Amino acid sequence: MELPNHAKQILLQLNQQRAKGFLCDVIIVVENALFRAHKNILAASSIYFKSLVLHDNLINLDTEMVNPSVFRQVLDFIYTGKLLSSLDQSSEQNYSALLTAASYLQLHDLAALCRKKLKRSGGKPLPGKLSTSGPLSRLRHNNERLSSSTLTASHNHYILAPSDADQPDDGLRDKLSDDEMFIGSTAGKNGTCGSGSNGNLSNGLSGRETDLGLDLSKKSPPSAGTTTDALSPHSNSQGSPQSASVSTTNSASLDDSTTTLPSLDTTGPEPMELIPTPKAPEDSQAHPDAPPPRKSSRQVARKKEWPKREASGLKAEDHDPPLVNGVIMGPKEGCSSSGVGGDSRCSFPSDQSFQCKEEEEVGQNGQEHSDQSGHSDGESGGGGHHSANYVYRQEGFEPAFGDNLYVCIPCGKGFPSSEQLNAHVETHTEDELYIKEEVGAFVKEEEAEDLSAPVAPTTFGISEPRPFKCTVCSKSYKDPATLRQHEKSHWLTRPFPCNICGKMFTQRGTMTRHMRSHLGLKPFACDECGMRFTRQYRLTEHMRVHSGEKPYECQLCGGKFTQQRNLISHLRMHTSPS
DNA sequence: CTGGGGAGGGGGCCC
DNA sequence: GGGGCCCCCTCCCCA
Repeated sequence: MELPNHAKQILLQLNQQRAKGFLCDVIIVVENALFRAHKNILAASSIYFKSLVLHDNLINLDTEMVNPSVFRQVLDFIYTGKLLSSLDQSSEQNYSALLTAASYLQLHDLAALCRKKLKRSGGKPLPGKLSTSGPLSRLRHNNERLSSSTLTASHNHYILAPSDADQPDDGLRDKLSDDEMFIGSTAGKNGTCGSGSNGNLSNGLSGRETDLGLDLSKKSPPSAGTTTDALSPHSNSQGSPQSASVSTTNSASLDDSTTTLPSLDTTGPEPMELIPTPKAPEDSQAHPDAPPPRKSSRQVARKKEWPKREASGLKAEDHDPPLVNGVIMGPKEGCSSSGVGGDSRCSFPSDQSFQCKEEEEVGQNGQEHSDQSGHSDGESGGGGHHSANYVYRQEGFEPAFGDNLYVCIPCGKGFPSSEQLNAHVETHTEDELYIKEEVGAFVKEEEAEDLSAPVAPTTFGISEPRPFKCTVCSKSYKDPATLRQHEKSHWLTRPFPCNICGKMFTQRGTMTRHMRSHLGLKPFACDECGMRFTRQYRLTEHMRVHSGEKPYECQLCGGKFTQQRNLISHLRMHTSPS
């Protein structure tokens, strides 16, 4: 007995799931586009992918070997066994590019198919580099290049490019479907395949900023419950080709729910709902003792709480983000909140929100898009710029061509990109950037609050020498590095921009953490319920939910709390007159 | 409807 | 650079 169409049906299902991001557990970054896919499928298709997905959930492919348009076809092929070429894609050039990519990715069937096509059309099977150097040597070369960093400038993929000038060339964009959204690139107009290795995206950035080699990955703590932790994710395991720059979440499976871009504005028409997709059903089976779900729209609106969603019996696909063929939508040139035209649209409000038009076919229940607050946390009070000393993107900007959206507060000068702004900011001397105490209006609230904090904190009553004193606020620190770190908080500008939303940070670590929230990377998984967190501390807090531990006790009423913040808010209730 | 509690998320900042 | 903690905002649930 054999069902003749079984394999076909399964593949069809998988492809549909990919299109919706359902159960996707790996992100492939190609230049400026993110693709989501299933590790199993990739591994089954190519030894190369097999080696990559073994330990990694975020894979950066060499942009010299494959561009988003080509990879889209490759992925289609993997999932369908068909080469879906449109008119402009069926050219000889396209097959050459496909062949290059197929060779690089070790998709032998696809490579053979391309060769056949090229032969038929009289084209040379493998023009250029691959025929001479071969993919493997190329891979080795890449490996060397990439050994020092995962998302280095030369393969930086999370770059915001609000203006047209920053976008990849039209040729490439034309090849991309309307639904594929660039995260953007500051590589100027060098977004085409083959230009990615020059590290030329600095575009005026200072050296420090150009090297925003973000390893957004995070190793899951042992509690995340996998066995691969001990392995170095890139220990050249199995001698695998490692040309792809891989940012890994390692053992913490980057399940489908994590590979999302951030929040949405609700104002746009059919904003693309980049909610995390629900966890795989297996998870819920694996955690039968998971706490009862809180059924709520918040699950959708806040793009989290997968266990709840799955437990609620929600058909994940019904609410899955409208990923288009697994491509995670990022901002794209010309994005506007108006969402006109057939393109997926997105905008970059002053905070890290995205807003994208939802693809029609996935629109079904696309309803409740994330509430604005969901991702404007910490800024909601200020219309997007709650901190006066942010170098901010102008409120209500439309990413129209030519606008200088990034404004340097000290001098008021506008710049079309965060990078250019940063380059400019570097020209200010540090002295200029300090906020003098008398400029009270610019002291951000955190600092103001800190005034109540002890100036020279002691540890358990024992004074530690703190010889390094801040000249601005008189806080003192044990070492100069910490002092310098602190002093940055007084600067008018913040040296670390988010390449996706342009938000600025005083500390690289904070920015990196912020970037993880863009990408939905949640490496810390709860053993009990499978819920995932961006931070270890959150997981620790969360675990108290399961343990029932309530270490924070109100001295006034004896009430106990799992989280200190809740005790604090509780105490307010005691103290506030209302 | 409202207030309180629980909990998720983000940013700041110190170590 | 990462970890940990603090603070804030927000949402949801429930009494």
